Amino acid sequence: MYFQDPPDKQAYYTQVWALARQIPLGRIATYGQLAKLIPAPSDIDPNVYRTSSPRWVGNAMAACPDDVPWQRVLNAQGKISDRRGAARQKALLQLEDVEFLNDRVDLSYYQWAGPNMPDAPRQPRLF
DNA sequence: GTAATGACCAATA
DNA sequence: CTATTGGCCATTA
Repeated sequence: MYFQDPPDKQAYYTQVWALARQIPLGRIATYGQLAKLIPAPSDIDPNVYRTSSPRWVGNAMAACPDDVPWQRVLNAQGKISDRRGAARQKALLQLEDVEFLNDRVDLSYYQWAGPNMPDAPRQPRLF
């Protein structure tokens, strides 16, 4: 159930962390979102990149330095990926005023607009 | 040497 | 709503 590692794991992870550091407090990015913001390494098949890069991002977050706001990265469903430490992640987000409904956040409300982009004005939450 | 298992996602059934 | 499937590797025990 895994597909490949980046050719240069260190270089890839560094890019992931650089992006994650830009996620503002109280905003959420998804693994796939960050993956799409990083260009595919030249020696990787685009299809392979598309399917495996979200996991590379997950792996990068598992190994991130202390100054990376790892708690702001969730899965595409707006949920915390199940693992040891999920409860801690939820607690940290709640400290940032991120609200959960049935263990899910409303991505249409909380999702980060992207690097060097103004955050979209917040629409009314759907719940 | 084998075997288990990872912070994913989109499309289906 | 939940479950399954394809994608098909590196690391660790």
